[in-house]
Amino acid sequence: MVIRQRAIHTEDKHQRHHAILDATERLLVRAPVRVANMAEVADEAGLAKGTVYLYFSSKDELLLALHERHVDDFFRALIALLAREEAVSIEEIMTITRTQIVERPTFLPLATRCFGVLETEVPREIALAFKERMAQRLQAASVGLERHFPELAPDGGVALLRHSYALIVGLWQMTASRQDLVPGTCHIDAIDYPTELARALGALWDGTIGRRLAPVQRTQQ
Amino acid sequence: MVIRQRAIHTEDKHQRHHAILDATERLLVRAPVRVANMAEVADEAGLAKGTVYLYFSSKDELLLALHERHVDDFFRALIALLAREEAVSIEEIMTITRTQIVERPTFLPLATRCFGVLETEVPREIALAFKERMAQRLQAASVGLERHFPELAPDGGVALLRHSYALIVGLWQMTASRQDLVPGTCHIDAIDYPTELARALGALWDGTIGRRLAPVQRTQQ
Amino acid sequence: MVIRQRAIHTEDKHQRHHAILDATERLLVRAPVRVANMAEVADEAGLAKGTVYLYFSSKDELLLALHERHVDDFFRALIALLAREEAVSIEEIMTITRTQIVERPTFLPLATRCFGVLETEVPREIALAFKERMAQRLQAASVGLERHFPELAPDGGVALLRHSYALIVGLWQMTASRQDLVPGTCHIDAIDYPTELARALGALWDGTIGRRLAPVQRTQQ
Amino acid sequence: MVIRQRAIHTEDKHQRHHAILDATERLLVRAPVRVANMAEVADEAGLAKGTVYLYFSSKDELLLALHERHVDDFFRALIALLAREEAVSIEEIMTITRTQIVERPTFLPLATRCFGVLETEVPREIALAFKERMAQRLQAASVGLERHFPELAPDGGVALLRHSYALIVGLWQMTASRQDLVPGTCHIDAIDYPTELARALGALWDGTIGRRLAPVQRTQQ
DNA sequence: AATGAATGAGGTTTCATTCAT
DNA sequence: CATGAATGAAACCTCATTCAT
Repeated sequence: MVIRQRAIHTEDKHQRHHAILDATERLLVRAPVRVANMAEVADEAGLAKGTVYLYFSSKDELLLALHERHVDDFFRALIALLAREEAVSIEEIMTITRTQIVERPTFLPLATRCFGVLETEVPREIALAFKERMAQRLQAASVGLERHFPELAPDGGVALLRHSYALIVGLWQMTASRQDLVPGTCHIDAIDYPTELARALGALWDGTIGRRLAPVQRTQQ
Repeated sequence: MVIRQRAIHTEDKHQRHHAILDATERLLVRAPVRVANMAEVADEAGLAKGTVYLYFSSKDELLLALHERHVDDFFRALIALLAREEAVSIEEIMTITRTQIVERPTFLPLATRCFGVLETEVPREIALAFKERMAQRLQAASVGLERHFPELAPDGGVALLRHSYALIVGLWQMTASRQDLVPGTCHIDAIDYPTELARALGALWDGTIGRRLAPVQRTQQ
Repeated sequence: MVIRQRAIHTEDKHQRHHAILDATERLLVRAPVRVANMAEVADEAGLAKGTVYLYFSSKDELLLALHERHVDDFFRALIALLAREEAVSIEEIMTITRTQIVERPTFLPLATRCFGVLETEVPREIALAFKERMAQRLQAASVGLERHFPELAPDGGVALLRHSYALIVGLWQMTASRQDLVPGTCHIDAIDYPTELARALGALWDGTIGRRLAPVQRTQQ
Repeated sequence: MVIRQRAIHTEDKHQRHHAILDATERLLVRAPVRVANMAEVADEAGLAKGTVYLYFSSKDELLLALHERHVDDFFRALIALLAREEAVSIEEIMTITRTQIVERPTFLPLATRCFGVLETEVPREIALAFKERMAQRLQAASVGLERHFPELAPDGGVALLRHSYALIVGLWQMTASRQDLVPGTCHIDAIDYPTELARALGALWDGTIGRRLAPVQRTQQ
């Protein structure tokens, strides 16, 4: 369709790999609920359908790769922060969480979709390799975390990160599209996701390492 | 006589309603990952496909109704417990959680599926009505919770329940099919779901109300 | 697309089954070389694509069913002939062959296509069941054949039928579209299929049971 | 020097032509049922896909060329045998048939595939040229055949060869994968291909030239 | 009310071939 | 000559839903 340079060298290929992920991301931003089909992805990337299959062997693997890129961005930032010599505050960690996960409109919808896919649609070894890489990232972050928060029990860093991530995802799923509450109904859960997440993570970390977070202020989105 | 017949008739309808949900549940127990199609549901219920549509106007509403039945069972038990005069321990609440949610093989897979559906596929008013009923249940349980745990901030009961539920769902999604870890790889997350959930909820409640749970013992399943 | 009566009773279903086969046959007559796709078949039958799949679980099974109908027509005629009390001549058998196989424009192209399909694309049990039915037909015809031609060795009937069928198919494949020979080239094989088949079968039967066929006359098609 | 280089070059071209055919043959030996795709062919030949197209203008022409090489091997051997001064027995011809056709695992699968292709996919002039060369080979073999078997009618050699070939191909198609007969079903056709072919060809030749073959012995493969 | 036959939109994937490099 | 990235037509099949009976 659109004629582009051919990706001949390895580096070009990586670029194209990422270009396809970028296209998928753009589509996801435009409509986070609906997952695009491969024709749309190809079109958005300015490529033919077949070309997408040169880079990702199935739709599910494409989505998983995009999800992994999200995750990787988060862990990269977190690990970099924790590698710092000076003390790291819980608030700084929360900020990364907000920036990389909460405020990226595609992270959580895609994460939710990938849970199901991983267990059923993706070939076993692909799924295992993905999980293995996730475990290694967790481990790496955990090392830094335990250095900055010695109150943590041995292996407590991994557990805390896992629990936090679970809370992030689970709460998002419950809170998604708060905006559509009708007036006159029970507003008990009419709290926006970032605010409630901050409270919940605060409690979790507090209960795990005992250092109090600053009191929550309602975030404005 | 005619009236009695009609009464029976209405009752029959309710019975059939439940019979369809039962059939769906049985199919889900048999294969929790894969969501059955309507032909299978009808077949399992001993009905024709069209008949199912007399009772549920779409597949998504059927699944949502089943999910709500799960949720209702849980809240009924929880609210009953909290209605008790004598003190209620955190452990008792955890037991209900385990019985009604963790150990029911279909609760969490279906919950996961329903999150996505609720926002996109189900008619807005159905979704809102569902959420409204959820909010009322939460509110009802919260009243009891706050009575037994006066340490809770105002409205803290609802928040704690929400956070707990988020943790339950999020952690389950992360931990699903732990069993397929390959030997020789990083076993960092090779912890079973009930055990890890107990730790995570322990920390969350601890951080929220400050009463320590008994130390976690690895649950045997 | 086209609204038709619903096939509610078993008999109606059989009719529809045959109607789909008829549609496929018509398409095949129109273009014996190219095998239609399922959309065309459905269209020709005045049905929706999905409806065709209610009656045949895959394209290959549809084609195989049509082929089997061809085969069945042939064997039915042959077995009926051989069931006759009075003597049956070789010429009568040849006539049935010509009528049911050679002069039906779709028999042999479809037969050729089915050979490949049977071994690779069709589920094993379907393929075996088909072969089993073929074997039974062969056996039934063989009984009659051996009664009329006592010169045949024991089990010679089955063998002769198999060899004849092989010759029919093999020769057709070699001779297909004789018409396109260019002038000026070697015309050595410019003989039409029916004539050459008659010669070949004559020699085969002659060598097997020793009764001479009447000398071949060039058939006009 | 330049000339020599070019000569080598031309020779190289022929070598590459054959190398591609060799690669295709190897793939076919490995999986006779499934026809390889061009990527595999190129890969097996150690070339790029585009390079294969420098030597064969389409996949079908590649397959046809390989088939013609098979056919050529057979005819070369047959014509050499028939060129002998001393008497040639039917058994000797059968031996060549067995060696060149029956026992080469790729001859018949490829022949079957090529029949269909020839009439539809390959450009008319390519198909005609192929047929013309076939006719010439037949003619050449026929001359020798008629010298050794004067009982043959004029032009009977060509016809006999054609009929034999038809029988070989047709019977192979019917007999392919006999091995998968299920126990307990009708075993009427549970005869191996070489044995049955020997019987059938025996009868055909017997009926054509009247000289009996030695009685068939079950061949061991 | 119950049935289940019919619908048809919707999405994934393959692979022969081309052509820019 | 050689490459192999890119193409995009083609075809299959599923299944939630409708509606004639």
